[in-house]
Amino acid sequence: MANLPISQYEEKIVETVDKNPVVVLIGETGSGKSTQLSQMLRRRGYTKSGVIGVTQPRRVAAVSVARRVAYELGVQLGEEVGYAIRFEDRTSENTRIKYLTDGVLLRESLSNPELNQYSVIILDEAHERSLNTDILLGLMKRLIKIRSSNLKVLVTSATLDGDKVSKFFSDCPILTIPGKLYPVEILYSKERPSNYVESATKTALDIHVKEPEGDILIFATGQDDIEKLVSNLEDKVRAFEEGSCMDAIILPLHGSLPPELQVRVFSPPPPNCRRIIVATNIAETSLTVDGVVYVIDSGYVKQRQYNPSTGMYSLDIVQISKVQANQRAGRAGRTRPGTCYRLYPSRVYHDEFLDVTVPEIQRSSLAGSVLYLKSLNLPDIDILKFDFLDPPSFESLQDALKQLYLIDAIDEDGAITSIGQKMAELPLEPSLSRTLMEANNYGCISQALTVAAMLSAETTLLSVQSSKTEKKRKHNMSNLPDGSGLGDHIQLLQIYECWDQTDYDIGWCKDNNLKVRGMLFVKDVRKQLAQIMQKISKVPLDVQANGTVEEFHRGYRNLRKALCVGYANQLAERKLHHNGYRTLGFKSQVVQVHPSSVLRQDELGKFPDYVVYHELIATPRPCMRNVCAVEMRWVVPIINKLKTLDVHKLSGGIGDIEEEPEGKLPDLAKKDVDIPGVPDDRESRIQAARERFLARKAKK
DNA sequence: AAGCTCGCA
Repeated sequence: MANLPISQYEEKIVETVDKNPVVVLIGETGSGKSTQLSQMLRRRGYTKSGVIGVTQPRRVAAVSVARRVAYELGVQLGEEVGYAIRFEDRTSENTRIKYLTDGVLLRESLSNPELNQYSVIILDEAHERSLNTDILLGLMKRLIKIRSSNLKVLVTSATLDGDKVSKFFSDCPILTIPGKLYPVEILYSKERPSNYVESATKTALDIHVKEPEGDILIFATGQDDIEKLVSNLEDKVRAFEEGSCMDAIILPLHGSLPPELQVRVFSPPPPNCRRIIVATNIAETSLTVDGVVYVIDSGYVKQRQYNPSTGMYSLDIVQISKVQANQRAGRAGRTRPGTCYRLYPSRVYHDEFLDVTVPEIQRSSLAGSVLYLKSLNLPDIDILKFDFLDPPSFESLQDALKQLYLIDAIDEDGAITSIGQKMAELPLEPSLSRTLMEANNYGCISQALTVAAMLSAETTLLSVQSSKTEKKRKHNMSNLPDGSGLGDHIQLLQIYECWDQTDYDIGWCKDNNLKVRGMLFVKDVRKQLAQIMQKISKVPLDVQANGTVEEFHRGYRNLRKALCVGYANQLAERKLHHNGYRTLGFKSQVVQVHPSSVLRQDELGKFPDYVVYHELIATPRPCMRNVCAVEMRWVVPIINKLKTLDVHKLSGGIGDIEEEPEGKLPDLAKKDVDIPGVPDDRESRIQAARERFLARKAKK
């Protein structure tokens, strides 16, 4: 403890905190800030007037740091020192130092916007700039004005970001605490390689043959590249002559790797053997691999971005920021002096790399965040003028308002509705919380809870297969239900119901190629959502997950109807003569049903006229992922609402500038409905549907 | 016929 670099700064730190409402702390890796700041402020007496809250961007970090601090103070975890993460609150009335994820702190401020129990709030790792951290930064700026007499805020950040954060908080003081890293020599390539996988392979082999012992860590962009690198390296290493150099083991490391394979990187190598770890950015912050002396940095990362005008997500390979590059390099200096091989010239680093990573708030759909801020009902805060460290684009905020309006969370003037107020209580995307509210009226709340919970974990449900093994797809997975042809939401519901009937048997998950952890997570989420819904509705709800054959025969109509209301902004209409769809809520685009979907075509090979989708993804051919068949009569009110949409009014007339000649949302929404020269076949479709209905009735 | 960087309530 005493040998941590931060210890000798204690006097300086507590004095600065005493005198200033906000302090920015630049704490380099290994400075001990996460464990020591809270203890210093406790010694200074800050726990007498309240709790010291320390946020972490990750759950594991919150738990492990809390455990460490409890140990250092010699107290039992959950007593004076505790933590709170989703599904797990290990705090008590005696808790004075509380580690929590930033998401949990946001939830707390929903019920207590002034966060009165806290005397100090430390936003740790703020330089990672998660969506939640950015919202908290904005809220803190307001809070220190309101609670100027009894709240201290500390923000820890990175070297390149400190000035900006300080400026944001009226030029508050910045303290820099050195870290405990060994020096890392940086080597640049002369040029950017045309193929970084090849170049990384060569560099790694070169190090392996020529350099002294020490593990190598390669930063790649994704699973595919990692698998390529691993197999390249294995081939080459095997080809070396016996005894010509030491042995090497090559380990992949990425998020979709099952945990038991991830932990392999924590066991040390056998003697006279070098480890080569090929990782995504998971090894930048989330996982720390000991023994790394050489880092090979591709300079790239995969980043998810949201386009507010199309409503589409894309996963792009982009250049990393300087902060990321330095973070990667630092991974070579944890045990002894190391070297970082950057597969790009220093000119690229200096001239092309951004200082800091584009914050998530500028890359995401903001519907949830805007609803959250509106639900706080802060009299002095107008969401469009909300003071963000890096404000999102106006377009993105307007998109959020439009989405919220279409699902009745805000009214035409942009004010939050009573439905919206309830929706904000649910830890879900607005479309799903709206679905739950509606399902409550239609008597299908139990099923809607299941769907919402399943979608919350969707990407973590299917077990990963290596690209070499035969790929199993959703629809030919032997025993799993197929959504009765109505789409993926219904399939997710049916899968969970099957599992429920096995009494949550873990073996059943394995047999059906479902990740056990994912399914258990779904069960937890479902339980949490059910509790919140119970609280909101005040009438006893039947939330048992028991599927009925009856529902199956009714075609899950109520549930699909509820989904249609919740996903009003994610609606698509089939093109007249083929199975492509065009989106209705956003700029009209042609999109396909994702090939993995279980949505079924009719006898004529046609998909349903209307579907709602969970997500649009910008692959070479834009796709709707997770679709659900809906009926036209449910769609009509949405289309009517789209016609009345007035984004200018929603945003209180702000930004009402005639700057965009075309592409404004209301016009497009209308255009979607009547495209000049294109016959509107809606009426004929209604007629056809009527006829089909009558024909079926006649048969019976 | 397409693709899963990383996190969080």
